[in-house]
Amino acid sequence: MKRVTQSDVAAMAGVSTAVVSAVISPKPGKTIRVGEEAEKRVRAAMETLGYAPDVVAQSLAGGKRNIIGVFTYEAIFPSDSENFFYPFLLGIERGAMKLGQDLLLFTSSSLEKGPRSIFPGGANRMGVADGAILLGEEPDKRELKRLYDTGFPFVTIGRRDTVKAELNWVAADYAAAVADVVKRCAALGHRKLKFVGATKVREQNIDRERGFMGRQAEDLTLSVERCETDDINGEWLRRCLDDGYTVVLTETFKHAVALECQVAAMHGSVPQTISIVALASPLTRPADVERWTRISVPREEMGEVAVRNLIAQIRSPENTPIKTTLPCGFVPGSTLQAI
Amino acid sequence: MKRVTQSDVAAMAGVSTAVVSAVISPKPGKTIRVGEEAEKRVRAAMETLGYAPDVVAQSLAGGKRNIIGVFTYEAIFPSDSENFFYPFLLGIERGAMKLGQDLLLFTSSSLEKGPRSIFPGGANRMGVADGAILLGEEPDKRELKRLYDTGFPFVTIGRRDTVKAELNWVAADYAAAVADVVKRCAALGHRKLKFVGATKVREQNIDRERGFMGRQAEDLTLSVERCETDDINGEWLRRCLDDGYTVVLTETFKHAVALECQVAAMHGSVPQTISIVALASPLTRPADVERWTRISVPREEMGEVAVRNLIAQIRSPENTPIKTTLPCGFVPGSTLQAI
DNA sequence: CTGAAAGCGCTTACAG
DNA sequence: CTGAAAGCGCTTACAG
Repeated sequence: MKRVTQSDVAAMAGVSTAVVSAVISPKPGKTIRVGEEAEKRVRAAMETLGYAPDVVAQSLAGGKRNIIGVFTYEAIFPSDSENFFYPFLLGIERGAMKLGQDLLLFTSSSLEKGPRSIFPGGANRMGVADGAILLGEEPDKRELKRLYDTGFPFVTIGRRDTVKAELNWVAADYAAAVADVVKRCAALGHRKLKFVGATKVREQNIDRERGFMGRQAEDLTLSVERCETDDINGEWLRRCLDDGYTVVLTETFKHAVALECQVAAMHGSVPQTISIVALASPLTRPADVERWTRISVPREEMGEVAVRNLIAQIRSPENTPIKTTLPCGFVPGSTLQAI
Repeated sequence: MKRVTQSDVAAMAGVSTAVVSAVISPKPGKTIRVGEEAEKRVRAAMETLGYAPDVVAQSLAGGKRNIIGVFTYEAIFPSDSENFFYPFLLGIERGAMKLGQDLLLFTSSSLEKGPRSIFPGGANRMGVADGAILLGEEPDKRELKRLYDTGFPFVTIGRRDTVKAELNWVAADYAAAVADVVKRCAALGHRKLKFVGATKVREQNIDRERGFMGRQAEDLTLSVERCETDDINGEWLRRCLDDGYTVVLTETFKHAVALECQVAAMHGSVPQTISIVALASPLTRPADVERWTRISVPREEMGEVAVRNLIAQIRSPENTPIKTTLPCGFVPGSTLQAI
């Protein structure tokens, strides 16, 4: 079972291995060109010999290997919690299929517990891949900078602001999505809208808030508040209603649920007592989420585009970083009413 | 950003690259041994230089690369159907983590539609990995034989009977699980039990049937029938009851549901009219499946063991194939009653 | 248009 | 116990 190599093909076609190499991986600025006749012979030889290039050797020799890495800071396939990564993975797989790439999941670089780290060891392992897609929240953003400094191509899922490093990323357009929600609320007659968000402020939270405050207008009163879900108690709701807010935009589902609980506790109901719009997309789709008026995040598409952008960066490293924002959707539910 | 290589380390430690190689990958029957002093110097040099071996080069040179491939005939992350592979993947990831392996998903070898094939091209791509885990039903079993002939180590999830090839596999012990179900039914007073299975008979179906018929005894009447779910109609049920069967063991949930439908159609109910036990495990766990008396399949564990066995085969290729069966569980529901 | 040669970073007999 | 050398299968300047 000896492997058929390039030199076998070259011998059969009566050319040198360099010619075979040129045939199997045609490059624009190639220093070597092949005649039609020679190419025909090479292809015929490849056919009869059943030759296929050895990716490992191609890789070592500096060629492309058609493998893209997928790195996550937590387990990719969690059992206990919702599978946050699944929809992204789905899109990534589709993108990889379309572009003829294999996917390398970096599972080795993780301790059994605790967050993974790209370094040390990880970065070296990544070297097998042509580039990588980074998923999930990084516990330490300096790692991104450090990876960036190595020159290894990668794209993050989710916008990333980094000092002294222009990163490739694919993100959902939360700003536009939230602005759209505000517009819809206004069209339904709402004049006082409250935004309740998480206390942990990352890029996507900033984007949502920006989209919200960007709709500031004469006839609208917008206020932003960030708090834990525990802080949304009876008093909080009382104050909210007394202040005249008719709709609350919550950054997470947890906030939305906490709020609805309080409404129920005071024998009110949503959206009669107050309207609620969730500025997030749930991971699973149990029956209960359908009723919520909310935005949808194009997770699968983000994964697919991430692959596409990554390949583009690998092929043309001189490119400026690619930053893609994808539009979110508005999902009408029954928690927002006109007033 | 030049990569730190083995020779950098060797130079700093004042030894040859062979010694460094011996230090980073100690092998039992190594032709080269390293002195304590030298090893210490090498480790120190590796430390200060931040050296980590290049897996690609290791691979080309014939060393191990700590990458295991995962091949599926269909998309690994399906969007439309239930994710059949997820629980296995979860176990595989856990196993890979524990054993310091990365996971390479072969997504490139698939056309956009139609089943994937290991050949051609695929086998070459697999070469990057040390071995592979094969998931899902193969449309053409000859491919397994062919892959086996290449000498590439792999293990399948699910038992595989192949002519002239002893394969490594990890399977659920359906035979024992079904035998156990029969025993439980008998203990509850059932004397006439019917087994209804899928018409497509693969290894796991054979195992179930074997487990069933293996409990044949004087005081038990056991009968096996294979049919489409459509064939389970009113007449079928009538006959079943007339014949005196008091419990039906169904190979799939679909069969179980079809049967229950017919029971309902004749204004009966399960388990009053007849008991049902599903000899399968659902992929998702919606509220509705909980009530079924059924067996559970240790999918995660199967994935984890598959990794472990694969690594064992990679390390000792002279081993005989490893065939592991893992016990299933019995999940009491409310569709089986004593009579 | 094509060949001979070096080199990618490792591992592994083969000599000392 | 350790070094020099060949080789894994490719790609890529460098010469023709």
